[in-house]
Amino acid sequence: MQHVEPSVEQRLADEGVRLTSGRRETIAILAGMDGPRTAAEIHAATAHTIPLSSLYRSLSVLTDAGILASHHGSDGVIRFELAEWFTGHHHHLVCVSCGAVIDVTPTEEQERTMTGLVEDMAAGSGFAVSGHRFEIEGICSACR
Amino acid sequence: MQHVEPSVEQRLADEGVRLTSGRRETIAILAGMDGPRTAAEIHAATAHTIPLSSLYRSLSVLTDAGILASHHGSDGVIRFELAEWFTGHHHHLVCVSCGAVIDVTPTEEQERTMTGLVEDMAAGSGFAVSGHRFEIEGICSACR
DNA sequence: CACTTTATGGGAATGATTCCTATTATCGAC
DNA sequence: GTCGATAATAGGAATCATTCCCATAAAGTG
Repeated sequence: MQHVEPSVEQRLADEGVRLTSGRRETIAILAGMDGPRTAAEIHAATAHTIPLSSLYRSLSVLTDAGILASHHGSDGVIRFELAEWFTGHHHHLVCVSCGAVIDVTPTEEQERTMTGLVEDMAAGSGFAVSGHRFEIEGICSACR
Repeated sequence: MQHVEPSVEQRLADEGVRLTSGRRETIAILAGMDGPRTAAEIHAATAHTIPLSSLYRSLSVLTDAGILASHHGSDGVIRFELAEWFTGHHHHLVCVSCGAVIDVTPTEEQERTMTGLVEDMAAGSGFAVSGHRFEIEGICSACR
């Protein structure tokens, strides 16, 4: 059976979510990736041992439990990765050609700058700001 | 028949795209909005006079022609708005509760700061950067 | 006005995601 | 370790936004 960090086990237990073998495997696969992956990609990485319906449900549960984070890509497909408390805060480089996504971690100063921008720009909008999403678009080396 | 800017007519003519009454109406509706709208919302705004299949096709053609810009929301639905050469460069405030989106225009200085961040963060990634997307997430006044 | 090309309508097809239900696995208590 | 209550799985059906198809209609050209 796959190994997962004790902190993940702890968090799942706190949320009353069971850690089944399929979920272990899903988490382990995402832990080995350098960016978000679609349900279909995860499904392929398991050699199709987990049915898509179960996989989607697990991804949803794990996201609700705060273990995973989900992102809607410009190709309309949802991608999942480990949550930021696990991977560290980061943003994404998105390939506008194939939809692939890789993580980019900002320096502290870059992040401070960005947070400042968020507050400036949302001032007076009536929104209660809860976060920000910053994506850099381009063409990845594989598509060039 | 609806009025559209001569610059739009010109651009469509240059692209060899016909400006039909349905397209005029679609553009006029989006011109009256303060942020991107879904196909279903546009459809409703026309009192369902344009069939969804035609509307989707027009939205696609107008986006390819550079008249509109499309965005995939966190609810998995595509929203359209007038392109930036028409509305000016801007970013989005997104309601994480209902998915609504409104435009926010950065000051020149804010935009300069952001462009600098993009270049710093993408350096050494192998990506050919073509743009950026910055979304501020929060809860809109209607959902609070 | 006749012609060529592009757009429309509307219904069927697609594909990611969600839902449903009987069966099975997990976890805590004994 | 075993038992039982509860949550999870499998997998097939259902959903829903979006796309495709093609016969008909409208637009622009001369």
